[in-house]
This record gives sequence, structure tokens and C-alpha cells, in this order.
Amino acid sequence: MSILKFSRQRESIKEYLASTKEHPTADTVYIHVREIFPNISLGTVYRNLNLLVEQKEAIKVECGDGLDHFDATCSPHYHFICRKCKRVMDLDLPSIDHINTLANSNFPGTIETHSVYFSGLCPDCKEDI
Amino acid sequence: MSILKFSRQRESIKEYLASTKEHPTADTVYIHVREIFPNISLGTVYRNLNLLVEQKEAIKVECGDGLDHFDATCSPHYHFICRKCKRVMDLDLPSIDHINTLANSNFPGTIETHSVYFSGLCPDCKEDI
DNA sequence: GTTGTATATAATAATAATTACTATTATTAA
DNA sequence: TTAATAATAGTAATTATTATTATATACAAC
Repeated sequence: MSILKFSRQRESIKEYLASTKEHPTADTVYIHVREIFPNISLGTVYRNLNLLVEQKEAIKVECGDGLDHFDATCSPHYHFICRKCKRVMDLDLPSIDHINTLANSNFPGTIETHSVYFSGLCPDCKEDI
Repeated sequence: MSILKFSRQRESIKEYLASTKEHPTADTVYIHVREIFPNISLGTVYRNLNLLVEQKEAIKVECGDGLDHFDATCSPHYHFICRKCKRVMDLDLPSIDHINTLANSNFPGTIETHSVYFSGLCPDCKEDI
């Protein structure tokens, strides 16, 4: 419950995250922010990314590789991961919340949310075949 | 491409995995199989679990905690994880493959599969409120 | 049954992602 | 400007998983 103080590093992390659609890992953020803060430490990147998630200014994206990916787009949307180049992309699709109801129909607990990602071939890798 | 030789340890791992509905992690399998093979090593557990997955005798289950969970039930089905007790359970629900089509409608790549798990409160934790 | 060879094992080390610790630095309110 | 406290850089620790290696085991040929 401590007060949140401004930090240039955090601003820079936020700015980089907002500038990319690549859904970077902490390490990728680190590599980029180091161009502005050459001495920034990976721990600082992790701490601030997690802080941004807490503050609802970013989300963690799961995409099957076991790594934490981060995304500054917080509005609900789904993700796609290319099985070939591993790129993570945003998807624009209508609500599929009805699958919660489906899932709950034979289940005695309470289903509140679902977590989904799609995979296949991204437009570029599809071309290359 | 080497020949697969019998091993008592692998049989025991397989047997334990088939006996439980708990979707255990490698470490949980290790703890249980150690009752029968006190000197079994965690590496052996990992190697055999991954071998079983390769042989299509088990699947790896993602459930949001970043750990590899294993499941001897290979027929396609969905999973639920309780947000309170973290238990992983099987769900019986009709095919939701149509979400692939939905997802592909505004996407120029090719969507082949999806990965989903549901969460909420399991029957037991629901009771406790 | 014995032997030869390839695979599996136990034990340990290595790797990779993430989190924790600590002395120093930066931010902010008075 | 100063005092209080949060943030940082640098480092160490943790955790899950994979790799390495010398020894043990399985199994096929004899």
C-alpha cells in the first residue's frame, strides 16, 4: 500500500509497450528500453511490467511458450500465435462468452472466465508456403 | 529414432498418471512415484512424461500457472482451473470448434487450432462461500 | 545361461525465466 | 533544502526444466 512515485524508467517502459504490437516478453522490453536507459536492470523491467498489470495499464498474455508476454492494449481481445514464426497478433472477433455457458452446463462449479489463444499460420508465413 | 526399452519406472509413472484425475505436475508425479521407487530421479520423471506425450499416451495441459501439468486422458476435452484451490478438472462440453471460424473471419492468416481453459470456482470452493 | 550392445537410470550440473535483496539514487512533500 | 520514502542497479536466489555422464538394466543373439 505504498505511494507510487514517478520514474523515468517506468515511463519509458510504458511508452515502448504502447508503441509496439509485438506483445513483447520482459527481455524484449529490456533490450529496447536499454537504448534509452543503458543501465536499466532486468529486475526493474519485470517490476514495472507487473506494476502496470496491477494498475490495469497492461495485461499479461499467455501464448503457449510459457513466457510472460505483455500488451498495453487492455480492452478485451483475443490473441493468435503463429506456429511457424511464433509472432503474437491481436484478433478482432465477436464475443465468444457463450462458451462459458456451454462449459457450465454439465459442470457443478461456477465458470467465471475463459482463457483462449488461437494458432495456425500468420499472413506472412502463409505466403511462404 | 532409437528403440524404446521397457522400464519399471516408466510403467509406474504411467500407472500413477492413469490413476489420478488431478492433472499433476512433474513434481507431483515424482512425489507419488517415489513411494514405489524411492531413488527415482526427477529427471527420469520429466523424460518419461515427455516421452509419453510424444507417444500420444498423455497430454500436456496448460492452466495458467506456467507449470507443465500432465494428463493421461488423450481424447480431446477442455479443462477448468479453480481460482481458489487451483485444482484442475476435466470439463464435458460440446465442440466449440466454431470459434476457429469466428476468429478467422477477420484474420488474413490461417487459424488451425485453439487452446482454452476455463476458470472460476470448483464445486467444493463454491460450497465454502 | 552368458555375452554384447543399446537404452534407461540416478545423480548432478546447467540453463532460463523470474523474483528477492540491498546499498545507493531519485522523487516528492514540507 | 531537507527529510522521508520509493525506485533503481546490481547481484544473488529461486524455480522449473533440460542436459550430461557414469552406471545399471533390458533384451537379442548366441
